[in-house]
Amino acid sequence: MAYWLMKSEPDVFSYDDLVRVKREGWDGVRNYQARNYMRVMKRGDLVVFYHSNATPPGVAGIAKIVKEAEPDPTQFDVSSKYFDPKSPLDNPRWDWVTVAPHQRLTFIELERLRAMKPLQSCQLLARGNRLSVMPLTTKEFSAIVKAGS
DNA sequence: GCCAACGTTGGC
DNA sequence: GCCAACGTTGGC
Repeated sequence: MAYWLMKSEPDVFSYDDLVRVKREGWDGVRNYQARNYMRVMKRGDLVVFYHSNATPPGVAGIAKIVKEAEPDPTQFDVSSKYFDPKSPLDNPRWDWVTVAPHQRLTFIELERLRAMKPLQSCQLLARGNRLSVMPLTTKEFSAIVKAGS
């Protein structure tokens, strides 16, 4: 099993929202590196659900992958802000995965994540990091779950 | 293929 | 709201 971290702005879609809707296609990823990570995610992989652009930012819970990558329908929806006129219908550029809630955590603020030893080399904490989907090591994942349990 | 301009992300 | 960092775009 693999572990991941995915960012969402809670004003747009929070961990609570995921609990409410039970499962959700992770739409709107428009970055190739993030997309490529989603393409290798497997059903059952666990995902740290991170609240970005929030006050404070931090980890809200754990989600799981319930459906593997498939074309993100919003890329073809002219009324969507994620519409991509350059994505060919016969060769969609962007994918999504479907996630479901797995375990709620006590909110772990970014400040606390920064202080955690096992996370020192995590991409999330790297200067200037903007990637919204990234892999985590088993050690990093366990440390986060432990901190929020 | 280079690179300046531009847009976006995300912490503060 | 500011701004540093970074990805993308487009002219050449």
